[in-house]
Amino acid sequence: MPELPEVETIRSYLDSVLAGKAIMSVPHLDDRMVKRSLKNGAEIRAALVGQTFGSVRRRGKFLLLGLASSPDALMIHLGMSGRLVTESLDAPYRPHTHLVVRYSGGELRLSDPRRFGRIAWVESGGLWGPHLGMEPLSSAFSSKTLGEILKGRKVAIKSALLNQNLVAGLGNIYADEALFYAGIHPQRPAGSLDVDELKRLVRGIRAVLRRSIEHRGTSFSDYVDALGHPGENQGYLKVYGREGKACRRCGTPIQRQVVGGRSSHYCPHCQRLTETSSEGAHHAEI
DNA sequence: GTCTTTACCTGTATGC
DNA sequence: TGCATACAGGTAAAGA
Repeated sequence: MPELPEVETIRSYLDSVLAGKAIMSVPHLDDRMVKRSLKNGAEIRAALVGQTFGSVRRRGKFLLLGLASSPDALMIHLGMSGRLVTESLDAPYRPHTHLVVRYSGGELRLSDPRRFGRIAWVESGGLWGPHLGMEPLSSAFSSKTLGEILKGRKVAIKSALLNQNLVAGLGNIYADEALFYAGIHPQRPAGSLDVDELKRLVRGIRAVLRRSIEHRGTSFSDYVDALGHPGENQGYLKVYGREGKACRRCGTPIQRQVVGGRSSHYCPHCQRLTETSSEGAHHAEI
């Protein structure tokens, strides 16, 4: 499931490979993947051919493939099961391949069985995609700014962290991991976090994202990087996908609970729903 | 505006 | 073995 670390891993590689490459042709583009776009499929193909790739950027989980001589860009979102890889011209297509961009030296290919991903043509840098929240790895992201974002909100903190309009890039895996790091129960009302909790949460979000980027992302089923290799962060997860297994901190079995329609994994001992003012507080009854 | 629910979509796992 | 059903979840639209 591509979240910020996975998308960043792909971005980093594509930026090093694609920048400066001439776009020869677009052999395939499935119109069903073009959603909320300034150009339709045929127009995107026409606009790309003859251009040269510029830098590859990321905003939240959105990838932005820039062009050397145009402010416009090709935006790609990988959804749940999207794979964006570079391959040699003679490599066989994977099933569910929806986009092929042939450049000098290879092909950029997007495959996405579930088709939750998205391709769109966007104009000039800032005004693309939905209105996205703060970048959690930016210097502007702090306990103060996060507190302002969450102030007054009654929704569960887990749901707030998944809301891309508030913070951009967290998905189910890293929201759970960050809340565990911070010792915060996923169902705590978002606006109820105190200063210490906000500080721990900001540290947690940064820590789990950076660690995963170092490990080239988390691969459970679908995700691979732009070279087609799985990531290695799955072995470092503390709660996600560990229902029933012992908490790595205290040994209590990890629980799974649906919060805001999404499964949430947490340690009922380390992440209590009742108010606790600091880490390692004494036991509290629920 | 905030929050919840539902739709989209298909591979995989589970149950009968 | 085969079929039906449930489940996974990122985004966005609809509903409350």
